[in-house]
Amino acid sequence: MKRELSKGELVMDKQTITIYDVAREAAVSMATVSRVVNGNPNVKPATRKKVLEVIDRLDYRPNAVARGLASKKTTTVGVIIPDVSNVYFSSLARGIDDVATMYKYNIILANSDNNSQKEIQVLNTLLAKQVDGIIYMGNKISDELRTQFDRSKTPIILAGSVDPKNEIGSVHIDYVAAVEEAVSDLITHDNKKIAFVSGPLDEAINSEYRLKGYKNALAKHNISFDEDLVFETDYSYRAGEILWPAIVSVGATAAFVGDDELAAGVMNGAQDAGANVPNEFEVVTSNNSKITEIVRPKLSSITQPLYDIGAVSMRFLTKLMNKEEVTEKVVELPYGFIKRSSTK
Amino acid sequence: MKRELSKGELVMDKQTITIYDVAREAAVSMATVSRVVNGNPNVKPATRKKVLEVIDRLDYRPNAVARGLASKKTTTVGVIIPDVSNVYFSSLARGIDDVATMYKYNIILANSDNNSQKEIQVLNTLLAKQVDGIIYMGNKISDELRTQFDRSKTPIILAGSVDPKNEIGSVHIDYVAAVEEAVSDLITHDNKKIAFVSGPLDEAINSEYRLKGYKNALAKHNISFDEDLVFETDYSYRAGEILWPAIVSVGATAAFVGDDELAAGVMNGAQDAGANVPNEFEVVTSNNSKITEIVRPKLSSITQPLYDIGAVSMRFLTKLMNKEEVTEKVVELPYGFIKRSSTK
DNA sequence: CTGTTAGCGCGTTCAA
DNA sequence: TTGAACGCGCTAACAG
Repeated sequence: MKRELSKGELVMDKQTITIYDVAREAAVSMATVSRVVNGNPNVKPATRKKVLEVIDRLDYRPNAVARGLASKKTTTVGVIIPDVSNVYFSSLARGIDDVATMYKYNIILANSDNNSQKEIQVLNTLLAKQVDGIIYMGNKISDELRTQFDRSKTPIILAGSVDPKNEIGSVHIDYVAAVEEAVSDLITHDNKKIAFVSGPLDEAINSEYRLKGYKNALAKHNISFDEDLVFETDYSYRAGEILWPAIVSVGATAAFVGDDELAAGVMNGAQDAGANVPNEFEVVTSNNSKITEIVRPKLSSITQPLYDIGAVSMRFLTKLMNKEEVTEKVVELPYGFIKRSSTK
Repeated sequence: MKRELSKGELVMDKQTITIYDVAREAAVSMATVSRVVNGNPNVKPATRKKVLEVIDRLDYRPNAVARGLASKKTTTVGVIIPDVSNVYFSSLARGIDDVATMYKYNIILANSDNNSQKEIQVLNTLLAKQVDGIIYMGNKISDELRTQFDRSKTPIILAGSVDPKNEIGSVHIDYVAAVEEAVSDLITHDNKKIAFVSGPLDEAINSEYRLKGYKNALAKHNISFDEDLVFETDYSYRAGEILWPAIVSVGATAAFVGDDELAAGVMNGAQDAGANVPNEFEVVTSNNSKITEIVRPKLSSITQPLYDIGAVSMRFLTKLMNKEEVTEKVVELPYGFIKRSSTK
């Protein structure tokens, strides 16, 4: 019962078993093979069994590329991420991949460094690869990127990121309310001067959401906003570590920080300079990532379901790809606040 | 100068500009368009210019799927990773992606949870998608996985992982020597009982490499190996945190730990129980990830170029995919040791 | 229930 | 330097 060689094998390329080989060997047409492979019910059990047997024997594996070309579906989604090695984003990515797997999708992961040039670059190669959908993580959607998004018919959703213009579907928490709550807590502890430490203010999430929550809290407690208490820096541990002198100079007795590593830096910087946390200086952070529990004292933090944000984003995307109706364009997941030892 | 609609547009699908549209509009054959797209020099400058102009005007973007089918190259590589949200692996992944991008490849990222069933599952879908190569990260290569690897003609290399059988190409540091050095340092500080804390011992990297380095160090200093000082656990912070009582009970005065989060847990567990680090208890860890500098005291650690390991792996893979000759099957990158405050 | 026949969009000989 | 024609492996009507 020897089978003939397919042309691919003659040239000794990647020895490749095609649907034809299976069809011939099972003495049916390739259409039938295709049917059993795709679980089409219109196949007599007997022939299905026969085909499956051959598939198994020949170790046939459908070529997803050919399938993609013919069906116009690749079952892969593109994921644009600022930096995988950042826990915040990688946590989202994990949620995305798990749900993707659940729905038989794969993800193409592409780092953008939050750089709009790279983002556009990446978006284009993703579209060229015919991904069925895209998940974007990033903090500032440049006009050009937005234009590309619009022009593309490929479904896109934002994970853990906001679109201030509210045009693109997204999944995240209510940043304004969360920050307001965290800062209010600080105010309750009798802090009058609370530093607002965040990443770049040209990112909507900082300038339009977190800062707003901060101001809301102040307003609610009749504290006037002081520009000098706003510290714009970047998201690194080091950036926080060296911030202490500046914080001291404006007399802040507490800080709300928009990123965990940054917060760890701020706190360690304070402590290394002899300040007692939380007695002399309180710190509250935003993402409740692992390091909040690793540092001493442990950091009080806004909590948000990172993994879930990723997971829900992907689930959302499957609906779009499936052309299902979606009621809401933006999904807000619940946030929380956990008090640890960096606050009174 | 209006152009006709391609069939795709008639059905109002993803409006898709094909190479034919460009050819017609530029009044050349598709072969020519293909040539200019692929940088084939055999095209008269004038026609090249004309074609490029049309490509730009029509915003033509080559369909990578069709290209993949025709050329049998997808310019994407599969990356099997235990867990992206783990900094160790995500750092490798970052290096991989950067080099991949550099060489015009994209990566399909798939989490395996170090679960051999998932690994095989994932490997198969990766191969089905016709990836040009695969980078595998993981600590135990099951026999079945190894069989699949062998059977596949697709190049594979291990990043930051070892193949005790030395059959598969890999990139990593000299774990044995690195651990030996770290443990020797501990011995120099007059520690007689040094705990060896690691992840699962059914992972070759722990049982055959790190443990060997540990034993080497002991032997070199005439200290006999004591089974009771070996602590097998999992890679979490929590696992380390609760280990202290057990460590105390065997009288260890120092510990070598195979993972940073685990080490942070061990150290914090000790301190929370009142032990002074490093005076009463020293800790040394293995990966020099960010948290080694965030905890207090900062953790002394073996250093290894995580990003580079990923980067070099990908570079290595490009050579294999390119069928270039490679001299060495295993690439050992330099490791180091950085003394911080968790050791004397 | 099954087979035939077209493409999917592009790379690639082979002639011209 | 260019074009015609075939094929990559598979899905999707359309017949039967």
